[in-house]
Amino acid sequence: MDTKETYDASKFEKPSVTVDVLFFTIKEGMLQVLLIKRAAWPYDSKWALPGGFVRMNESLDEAAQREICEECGVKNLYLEQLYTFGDPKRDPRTRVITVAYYALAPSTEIKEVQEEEVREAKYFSINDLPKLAFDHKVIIEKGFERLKSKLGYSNIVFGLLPKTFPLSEVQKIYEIIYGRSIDKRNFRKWILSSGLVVSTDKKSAGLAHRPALLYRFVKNEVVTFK
Amino acid sequence: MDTKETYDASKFEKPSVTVDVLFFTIKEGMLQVLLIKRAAWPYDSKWALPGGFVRMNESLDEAAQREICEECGVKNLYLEQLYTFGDPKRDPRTRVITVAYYALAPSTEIKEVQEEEVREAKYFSINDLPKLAFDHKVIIEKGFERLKSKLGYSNIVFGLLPKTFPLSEVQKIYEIIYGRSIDKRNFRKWILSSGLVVSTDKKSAGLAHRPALLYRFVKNEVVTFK
DNA sequence: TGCAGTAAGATGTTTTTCGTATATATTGGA
DNA sequence: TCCAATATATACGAAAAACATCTTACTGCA
Repeated sequence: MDTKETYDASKFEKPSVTVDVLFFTIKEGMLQVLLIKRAAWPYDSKWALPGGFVRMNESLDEAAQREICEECGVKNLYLEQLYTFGDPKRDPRTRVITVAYYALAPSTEIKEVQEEEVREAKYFSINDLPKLAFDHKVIIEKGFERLKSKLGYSNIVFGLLPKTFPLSEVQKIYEIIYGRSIDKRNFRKWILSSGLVVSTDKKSAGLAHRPALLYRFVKNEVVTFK
Repeated sequence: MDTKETYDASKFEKPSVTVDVLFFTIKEGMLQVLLIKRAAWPYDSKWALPGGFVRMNESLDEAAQREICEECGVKNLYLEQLYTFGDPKRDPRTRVITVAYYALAPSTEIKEVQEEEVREAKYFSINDLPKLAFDHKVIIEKGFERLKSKLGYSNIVFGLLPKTFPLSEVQKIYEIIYGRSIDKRNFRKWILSSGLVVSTDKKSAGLAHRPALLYRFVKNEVVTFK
C-alpha cells in the first residue's frame, strides 16, 4: 500500500508536471484563443496551448503566470485554474500530468504576436480551431464551458474589458460568448443591479452617434453573485 | 525558455504527484468526512485526508478511486476532481503536488472502519474537525463549498442517497449541508420540477407514521439544471 | 452654417415566471 | 383516537423577460 508514511518517493519514477494556459481574448468581434505551432515530435506542426514544465520552486499559479506572460506579454491578466489532466497516454513521450489554467485579458493589453519569435503563435476564433495537439481540444472545451457559465453568476467579464468601457461593450462580450443576442434594456438592468459596475464621469467620443457613459468595475477581482 | 520542444524532462528534477480524496457521507444526521491519523513526520499524529502517490500507469481518476476504495470499501461512489494544490512548501519533505478529489457515498454502502488496520481512520463531522496535516483544511473547505453550491444546480445529491428513498431523506441532506431548514412543500415542488427524480411504486414501512412513497433518480450521473 | 437623417444611448411599463409563505387534509402505527 | 410525518393547493411578491419610445451627437448635404 502506498501511503505517505511508508513510501519513499525518491525510489519511484515520477511523472512530469506541466501547466497549459488557455488564453482568451476578444478580437475582431470573436472570442479567440492563443495557440502555438509545434515544431517537433509529437504532434509536429499541430497547434497547442502555450505551456511548459513546472519548476521546483514555483507554485502552479506562478508557473501559469510565467508561461502566459512569455507569450502574450500581459502582466495583469485574470488567471484561474481549470482542471488537471492526467491520462497516462495523453503525451506519447512520457507520463505528463498537466494542470490547465485559463486566462483572460482585453485585446488592448496584448502585445502583438512577434514574427521574429522562434515559435509561431497565433490567435484563433473558438469557432474555427485548427487540429490540436495532445488533449488540448478537450481543455479548450472545458475552459469555454467554465467561462460561459461563470459569466452568468460573477463579474468575471472584467478580465476581458479595459479599465473603463460603455455598457454596450459588456453586452457585446456576453453576446459573443453566449452566441446569441441579448435585450439591451434587460441586460443593462441586470448588470447594474449587481452593483459591481458603476459609472464614471467620462463619455465615449469620436463616434458617429450619441456618446455613451463609460463605466468601470468596483473591484477588479472575481465576485460571485446570485 | 522551457518549452515542450526543447526541454528534456529527464534532465530536471520532477515533483511528486499525489491524489487526496475528500470523502463525504451523511452519518448520524451530520455531514462527515473520512480522515486518517498520521503516524510519522511530518504532522505526526495529525489527521489527514486519505491519499497517496499516483502510479505511472494509472489516470488521476483511477488513482483517486483506488485510494478511496482502500479506505472506505465503496466501489460505486461519486468521484469528482476538485482542485490541484501545488504550493512548493505545502509538504516539508519534498515538492508534492496533489490533485484533490471529493467523493460521495451513502453511509449504508460504507464498510465499517476496521480496527485491525494499521492506520487509524475515522469519520469527523465537517463542523468538528481536528487539527489537520498539510493544507488539508483548505482542501476540505474548498470541497465543502463545491458540494454546497453544486447541490443547488445539479442532482449531485444522488451520491449521498441509496437507490430509493423518500423525499424527506433528500430534504434532510440539503438541510444538513446548507445548515438551515427548508420548507417541506416548496422543497418537494422544486426537486420534482427538476424532472430528475421519479416515484417508484414502493413505500417506506415500519415507521410510526404514514409511509412515504419511495423515489429514485432517473439517472445516476451528474446532470445540471437551471 | 444649419438642418435632416442616422446610429446608438438611455429609460419605463407590462407580462410572465419563479420562489416564498402559508393551511389543511391524509395515512398507518402506537 | 392521538400522533407524526406524508401529501397537496393557493396566494403573494420579487425577479426576469418582453416590448416601445425618446434622446443625443455626429454626418452629410444644401
